[in-house]
Amino acid sequence: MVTPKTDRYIPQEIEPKWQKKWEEDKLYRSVIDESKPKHYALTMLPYPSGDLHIGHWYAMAPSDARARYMRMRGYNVLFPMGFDAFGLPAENAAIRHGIHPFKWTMANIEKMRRQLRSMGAMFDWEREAISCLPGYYQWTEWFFLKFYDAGLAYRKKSTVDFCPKCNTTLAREQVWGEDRHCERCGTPVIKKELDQWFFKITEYADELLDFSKIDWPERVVTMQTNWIGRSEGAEVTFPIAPADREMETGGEGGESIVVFTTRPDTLWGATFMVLAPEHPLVDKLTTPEYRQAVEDYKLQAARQSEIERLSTEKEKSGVFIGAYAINPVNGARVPIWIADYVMMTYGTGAIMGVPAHDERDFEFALRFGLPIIPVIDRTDGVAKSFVVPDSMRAGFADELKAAGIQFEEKDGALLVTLHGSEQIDRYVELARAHVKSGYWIEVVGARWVFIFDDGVVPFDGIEADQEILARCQELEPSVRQARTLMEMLYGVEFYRDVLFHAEYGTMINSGPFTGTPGDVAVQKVTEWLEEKGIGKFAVNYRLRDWLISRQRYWGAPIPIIYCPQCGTVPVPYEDLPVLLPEDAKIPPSGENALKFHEGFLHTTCPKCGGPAERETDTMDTFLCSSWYHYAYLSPYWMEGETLHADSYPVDPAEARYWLPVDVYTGGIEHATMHLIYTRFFTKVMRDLGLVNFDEPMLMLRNQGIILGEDGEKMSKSRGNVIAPDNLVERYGADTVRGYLMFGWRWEQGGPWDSQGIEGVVRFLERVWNCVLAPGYEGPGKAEQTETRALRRKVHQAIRKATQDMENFAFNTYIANLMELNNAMLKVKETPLYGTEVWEEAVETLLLLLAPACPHIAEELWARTGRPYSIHQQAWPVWDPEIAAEEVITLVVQINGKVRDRLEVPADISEEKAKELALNCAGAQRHMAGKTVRQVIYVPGRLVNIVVK
RNA sequence: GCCGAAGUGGCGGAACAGGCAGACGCGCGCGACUCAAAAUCGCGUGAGGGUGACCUCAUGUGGGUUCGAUUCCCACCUUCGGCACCA
Repeated sequence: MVTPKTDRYIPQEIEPKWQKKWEEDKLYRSVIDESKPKHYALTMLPYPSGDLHIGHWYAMAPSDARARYMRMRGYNVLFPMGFDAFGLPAENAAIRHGIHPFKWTMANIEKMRRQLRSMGAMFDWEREAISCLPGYYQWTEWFFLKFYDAGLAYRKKSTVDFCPKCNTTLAREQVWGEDRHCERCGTPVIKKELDQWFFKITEYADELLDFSKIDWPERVVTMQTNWIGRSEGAEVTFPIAPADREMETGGEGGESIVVFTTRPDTLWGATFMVLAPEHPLVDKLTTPEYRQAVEDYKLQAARQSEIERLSTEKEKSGVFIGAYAINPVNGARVPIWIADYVMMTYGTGAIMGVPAHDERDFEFALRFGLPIIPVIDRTDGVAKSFVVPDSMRAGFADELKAAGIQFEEKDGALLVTLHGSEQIDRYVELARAHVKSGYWIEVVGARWVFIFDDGVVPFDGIEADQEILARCQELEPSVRQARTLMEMLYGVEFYRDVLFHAEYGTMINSGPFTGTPGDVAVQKVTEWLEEKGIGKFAVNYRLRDWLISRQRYWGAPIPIIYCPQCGTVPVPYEDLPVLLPEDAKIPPSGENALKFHEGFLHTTCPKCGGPAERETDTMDTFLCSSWYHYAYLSPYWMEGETLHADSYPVDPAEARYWLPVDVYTGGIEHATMHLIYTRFFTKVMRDLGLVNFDEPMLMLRNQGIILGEDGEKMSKSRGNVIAPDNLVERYGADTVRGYLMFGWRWEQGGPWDSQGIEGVVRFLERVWNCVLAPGYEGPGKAEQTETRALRRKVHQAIRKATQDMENFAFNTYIANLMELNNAMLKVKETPLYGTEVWEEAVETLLLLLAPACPHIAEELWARTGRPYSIHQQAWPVWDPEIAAEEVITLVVQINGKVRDRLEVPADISEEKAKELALNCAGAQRHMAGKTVRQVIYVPGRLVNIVVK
């Protein structure tokens, strides 16, 4: 059986040989086959940077192994590959080397194809799709028009993030980190006000929060959920105070400000309003005497987002605009401010300030002397009182002690902490009885009262705030600079932790709602607001519409024409594609070449035929990748044909058979970008009647990142880059694949270890020798127990390999094969060698190895005279009976500690197991002189004897 | 600050569903082969103690539940990732 040439394992010889043969035989061509279940395995497509990175291998090789496993399991598997070929690096290369982006990109693709082929993956290259080719991007444009027709694409002037280095705007998702830098180049972004195209992804916010139809990692689900950031609350309308309306320049009357709040239960505590500086009402409402200050502040705020974005701890700033609004729940006249802590982009761009129960509002109110009125009771019942020296009549402290009230004494003052309303009541009573004339004492926190010698005054609203403050200031000169009671109280260190809280609790000082418990307060108030027509239930999202305009040449053109007569006119479907001019010159400034290309820019209006200009912005490359898994099914579909609104972007037969994607693999870094966009795209496609499912990818698994040997991220500047080409040259693709699967938890990744790979080198060499080198040749016959033991091992290995493949547990999958091989190497030196069972073991080992290391498996398969190709064989099936252990190790524990181990038949009875355990030496030793309390038996595992 | 994940030998990592902690591999040590080395093969390898059979400790730290906890619960520490004035 063994071929005469038991030569060494030389991957450099066998790998190219098989790759060539597989390709000639179209072994991995995936065609529709209704007789088989389909499996669409997809791995994220690379950007053609010109060099395949070890990270690409780490993502793709295990994914390929899994796709191969599914194929052996009998699925008709599609595992395509392509290139995300638009994007900035091509333009940068054009500037640096004077080479056209198209040429640069295609040359890179050529090189990367070669590199990818060296992996020996089962990519179906006939389905390759490159997003920068007209046959591809005509559909990207077509999708834009469909979105536009559906009202999901719109153009709007807005303040957007702009990367000065890439010279283009970015979507919010593409701005990363605390310093808000460009996701691609790391340069901090700046704000710019521009006319930009957006996709209404927010219309799908709620549906995007539903993950019930997909099996995606919890991590991604959480990140997307947080990114979308749904919050429920109410929109409340605050009318502008009548007295101020006369000052409006427009004079239309009935102006009002709508705010969004998650805490309508705190409405009675709204003592001011804040608008975002860019809020459209600001100009209308600002009174003449405040106009200058407002303008100054707006300017400063606009600049600040550029300059001072790093200072996270900066103090609150803002200015009063001179106007007042009416709090609709209690008629209070509240001042309107503008401040940069309110964002125009969230909610309505306006808030009600509830300083007693919102940390930011508290800080703001304290700084600007705005009243802070508690309207939600504390949930912990804690109140505090600071007793100034000499303010109380003698005996007060003793009375407190007698009443069981805790306090500390400090420099003659009493620091009293009260718990619960009963204690507070008692305290107020005592304080009332002891306070001297000319002094007062207050209780704050779970109760808000000021106790004077002539009575107890509750701090329950804006009027009380000023009245009480006036009295205190009369009595005590040192508090005369305080503008509000809360500011005065804040001066007392001891009080600080009870002055503010943001919890849900019983409503207080809230008119008819006073006493409403915290768990129903929000709902009750919201209902009431709706009844009264003051407000309504509302939902807000953190998610913004997707900014898709890029001021770049190298992207799919936005198919829009601006006509002086007809305005914004979409390019007719029939005129697609809008081709990128090949002769465009990329300006060294990095500006968009399309803006300067006369031939592209000037066109005729499709409506009136008059002269018009094209939109010169191109689309975010995330549009290209939002539908690439559809493109693979029939690349460059209908290229050269006339497209229509009702064209179908994919060969319908292919779409019907393959979609949706069954397993998607790739990095987590796309959690809130590509992976949200592509879900959005699919939902829109569904609503347009293009597909009949809700989610593009049913299962998602993320791999981690391979770091340099120094544990740092690989980078050229650090010099810690591991180049797969070198590894393939040295070890062969199978070893690299095997090591990438074996070395780490796939979803976690970690530092590269150039010594670790030697383990896989040795493993494959041992497999080679195990299969090809001669074994035992002496006399003797295989023992039955040995035969059974080997079969058991083989079937257990099948079981483990299958389970691990299902679970993407590639490291243990390889470990399991190593174990099988180790066991076989021992058997090889016995008469069992060469028997039928031995052959079963060899065959199984190769079949199980085939997905991970396709070349060596094919070579050994062929060398042992088995029919081509191993990759068309069925995945082996384990027999549970053969895999079952005959003998188990029964662990004997005394009080949970292992004291002995017994080899017993697997089907031992409970009685027998307990009997053996109780009588074994290890147990006896530790039971001496003690009584057995309990004996616990876990079948097939252990006996635990509890003694005392 | 908020949300999420993870902490196991010198290292990467195993451990079904609460039941033998450390599979598999790297590294290291000893041995075989060799004139020698490499490669290969064999044995050993969590820490401490004992001549030994054995004993004690050990899965970030401290508690808890349990006959029994790497696994479940609570608190804390550390690391990584995401978000960050989101009303």
